[in-house]
Amino acid sequence: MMRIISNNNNNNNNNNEEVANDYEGSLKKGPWTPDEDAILIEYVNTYGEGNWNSVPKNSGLSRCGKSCRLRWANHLRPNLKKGAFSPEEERVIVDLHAKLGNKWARMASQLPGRTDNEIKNFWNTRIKRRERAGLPIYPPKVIRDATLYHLREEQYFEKPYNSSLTSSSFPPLLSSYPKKLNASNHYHALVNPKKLNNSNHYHALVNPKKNQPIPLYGSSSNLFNYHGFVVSNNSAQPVSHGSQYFNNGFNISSIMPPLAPSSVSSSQTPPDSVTPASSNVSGVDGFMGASSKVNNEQYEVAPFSLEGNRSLLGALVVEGQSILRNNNTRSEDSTVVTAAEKSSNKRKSIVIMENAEERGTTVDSALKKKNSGKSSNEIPMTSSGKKQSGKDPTLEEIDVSWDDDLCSLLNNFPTEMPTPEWYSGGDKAESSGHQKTQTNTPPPGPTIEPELGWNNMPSIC
DNA sequence: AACATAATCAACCGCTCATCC
DNA sequence: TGGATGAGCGGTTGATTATGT
Repeated sequence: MMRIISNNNNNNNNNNEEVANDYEGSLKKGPWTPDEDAILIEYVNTYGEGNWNSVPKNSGLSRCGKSCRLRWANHLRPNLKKGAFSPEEERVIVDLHAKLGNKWARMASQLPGRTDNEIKNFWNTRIKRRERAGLPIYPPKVIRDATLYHLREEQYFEKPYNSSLTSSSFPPLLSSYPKKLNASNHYHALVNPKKLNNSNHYHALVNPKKNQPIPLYGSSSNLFNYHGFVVSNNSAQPVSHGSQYFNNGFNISSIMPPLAPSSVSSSQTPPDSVTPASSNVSGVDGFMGASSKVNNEQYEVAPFSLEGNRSLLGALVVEGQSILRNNNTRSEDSTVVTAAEKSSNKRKSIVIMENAEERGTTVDSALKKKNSGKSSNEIPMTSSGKKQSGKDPTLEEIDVSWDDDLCSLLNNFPTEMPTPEWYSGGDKAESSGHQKTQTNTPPPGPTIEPELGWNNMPSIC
């Protein structure tokens, strides 16, 4: 049995090495010395990477193979970037984390020269700092992009995530996000972790092991498996492994799952037609930009315009419809909704939405009509799902049972939230072109200290 | 200057997964 | 098929450095 020698409590490496060497086959722990590094480098250069457990045997190092691998991967291998993360890299990390959660290795694969450990340390530092400040972890655009990412992911993968898919013909960055996730909690956690009892909810987002998310609808459906989202053709291309961000330039959508062909309503939407969701690669053009005050607190957010951005709201609407249908089906005859049925519903939903668009009807107006008699900015909260007379016949088809969580999500979508300078680099056109002031009474949103926006965090943020 | 606190970094631990026999 | 083994991943810890008082 090997003995483990630790020098954690002091820096007297020579002394510890002596101690370690007193025991044949003993393993040293703690910081690596330059001599050890040199030995490891020489060994790897001679024999190559891998077979780490043979390294201590063949090189004379008193380190376990695991430690050797880690040292090599994190510090010694060539082409490693040292130093602070660039703003661009930080932006990528935030985006990736919103989509992938704590998948540090996968994130590292998108950041050439960076290690999972580095990214993890960076993120944990950032999280701690922002949590202390009571700030949201993600910029608003990231939240939306991540949401859309998961929508598309769910769309692409009818069935729960199967890890085996990632290694074959499918995009590399498929999330292992919790599938059954309370939508509004998800949103709140993304926006402001303080609202969610901090770490527990944060982990609920990214680490299903630590906190099993509560199913939103008691089924496989949740906010993220909307299937009627329309994206542009160019974003529907599968992406390959490798450093997507830096090979192709920074592009959030480059890691998005491709669109399932069946979900695009080709008969209703000509390939060349430009829908709000297809006006750019990510399919989210025009989301950013509104401003307003909520509870006397300044929000900086992506403007959530129903007129110009029916995609996300449409997603929510159709999702609710789909959920209702599925739930009704289950509750009525306890029949499991088949994938084919769901697919059929999805296509139907798309047609409904696009028919409404063709007739000049927006989802916004649909909601207002549906909710006539209520204040204009009030989202209908009824769960009856019954049709009401005197409505736009097209929209009567969109017979949505408004789940509380779904409504909460919509109600709480902030209208303005600061975007950090480092993050807004790629969104200048968007923010300048679509920024507008919302005069509507804003919905209640997460509490964010006005002076602690995204763009005034020291250092990293 | 001395101390306290925060931030950063490096390394280890435990677990999971894939592969081999 | 199931156990052994190796490799990798994510979480955590502890040391060091930076910053504030």
